[in-house]
Amino acid sequence: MTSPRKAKRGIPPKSDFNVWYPAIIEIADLVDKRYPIKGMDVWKPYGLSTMNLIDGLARSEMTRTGHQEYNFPLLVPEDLLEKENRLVSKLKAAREAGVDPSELRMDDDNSGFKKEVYWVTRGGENELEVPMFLRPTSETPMYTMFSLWVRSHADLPLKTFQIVNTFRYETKQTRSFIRVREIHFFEAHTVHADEDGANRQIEEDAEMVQRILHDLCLPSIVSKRPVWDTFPGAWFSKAADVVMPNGRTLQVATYHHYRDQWADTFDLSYEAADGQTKLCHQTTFGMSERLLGAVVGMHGDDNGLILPPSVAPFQVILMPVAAHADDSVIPAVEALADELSSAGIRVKIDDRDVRPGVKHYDWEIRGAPIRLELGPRDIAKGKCIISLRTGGKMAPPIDGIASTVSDALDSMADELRLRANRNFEDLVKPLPPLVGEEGNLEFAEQFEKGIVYEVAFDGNDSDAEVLEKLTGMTLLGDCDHSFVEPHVCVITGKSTQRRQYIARMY
RNA sequence: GGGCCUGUGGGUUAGUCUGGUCUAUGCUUGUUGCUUUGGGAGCAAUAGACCCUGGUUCAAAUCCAGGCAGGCCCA
Repeated sequence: MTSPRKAKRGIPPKSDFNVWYPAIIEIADLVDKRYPIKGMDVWKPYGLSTMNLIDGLARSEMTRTGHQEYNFPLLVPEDLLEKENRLVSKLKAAREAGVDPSELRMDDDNSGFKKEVYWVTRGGENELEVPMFLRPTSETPMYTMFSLWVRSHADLPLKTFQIVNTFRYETKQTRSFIRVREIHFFEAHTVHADEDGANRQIEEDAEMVQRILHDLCLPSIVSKRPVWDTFPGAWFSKAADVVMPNGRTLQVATYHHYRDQWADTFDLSYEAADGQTKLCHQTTFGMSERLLGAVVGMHGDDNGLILPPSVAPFQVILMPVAAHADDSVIPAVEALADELSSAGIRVKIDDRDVRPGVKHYDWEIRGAPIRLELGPRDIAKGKCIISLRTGGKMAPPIDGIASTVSDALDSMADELRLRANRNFEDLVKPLPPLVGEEGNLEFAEQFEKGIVYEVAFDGNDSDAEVLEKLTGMTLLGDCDHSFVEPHVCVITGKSTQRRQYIARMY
């Protein structure tokens, strides 16, 4: 009975996730993908409002932790990139020379970002003497300025962030919110007097990520990326990955500890209290519209989106019923809207002249957490009808509606967390043990596609390569929560508490 | 990185193989009017398309090449 209705809006079943995801973001009016450049979608008001609310979560974390918002230019002159590339090459060479070579995996060449950026080579009719590129991230422009701003230990720590668009010339397949060419990017950059200060920043970043993901009702895996997967400019990188319903992981946040490697290149030093000149230590913390991609992918269902109350543009949709027949309905709905708004709840009155069913379906598709109906019969009884997007209807009294609604929003967020955790548990399993000789290893049990595997792993780079080849998946790195009891490493057989996950990553 | 497939009104689709009957089909959506209105209303009228560039040909939605865009598979 339900299929003809769905067919009307053409929502594919969510079990077919790879079809459902691209369809739902357009049907729910988040973006229009028809703009004729690959990987560049038009943000529509509903999608943009949602993204702005997500940014709001990041901003309030930034404010809470004493970061200040900046806005750096979009264009970067080529010579600064060369500075960065030299740094990256130098670090890479050092790493190759200094570190145990078995922990390294070589890349063919190392031209840094050069290939992945958009270039601006002309101004009007003229060729530019120094070509410029669109920022793929903002280390280069920011650190150039930081070195002018930071002079004394009193200037530290410098905690900055910006929310801007960045550009990457993706040649692979793009996917809205997940892999795009114009990225809606959040980046925090900090400068500290010493390594310890940067360490504390990394801990603060970790906490902020968890608070934001809690608001978005998203469980995650936090791992320290393997050495061979770490951006060469970083001393180490940590990332939070969300397990999407198709079993792929989506990296939604990263934070890097740079130590003083960049400071050296960008001449970022300060005069300490004792008069000595010292190099700064730096960190970065990045997130993007992938957070929205994760929210859409994780919470939505066959009927459309489900937005967590924290980021739903409208938490309550008020639907006047039979207003054409009774003049008291509209004023009563407006009074309700005022009451809810003044309690800090985001509301919208849907007074379109369409049948009520249309309104219900529209807001169901767009994932509004609560729909509230009010008609003459309800007014007479002093009640209203509220329908929750996660399921269920109630008929609470109009009296005290603000607290009823805000309780309902809270319990809906809990329900979403519960569902997301269930998804996580369904899709994350221990890797079956390996049997056979080296070079001819096999899984003892059936190996499933679309599953993230938990694995005890204590091998080096080439062991990792064996494991990745065998599974066709990628190691996320050392998980923040190691095993309590020692486990046997799948490849080396050594006893270890190192817990890792191996997954197909987006 | 390698391979395969696709592109027709806002959406979806017929037609493409085998060039002419295409002045391009159906559904849906949009617009207008009337009747409706407590979970996707009905009737009537109306609007709207062959991805781009070039080639082959008397003739191209149809064949060829390139571009752009999208989808799928493998490393």
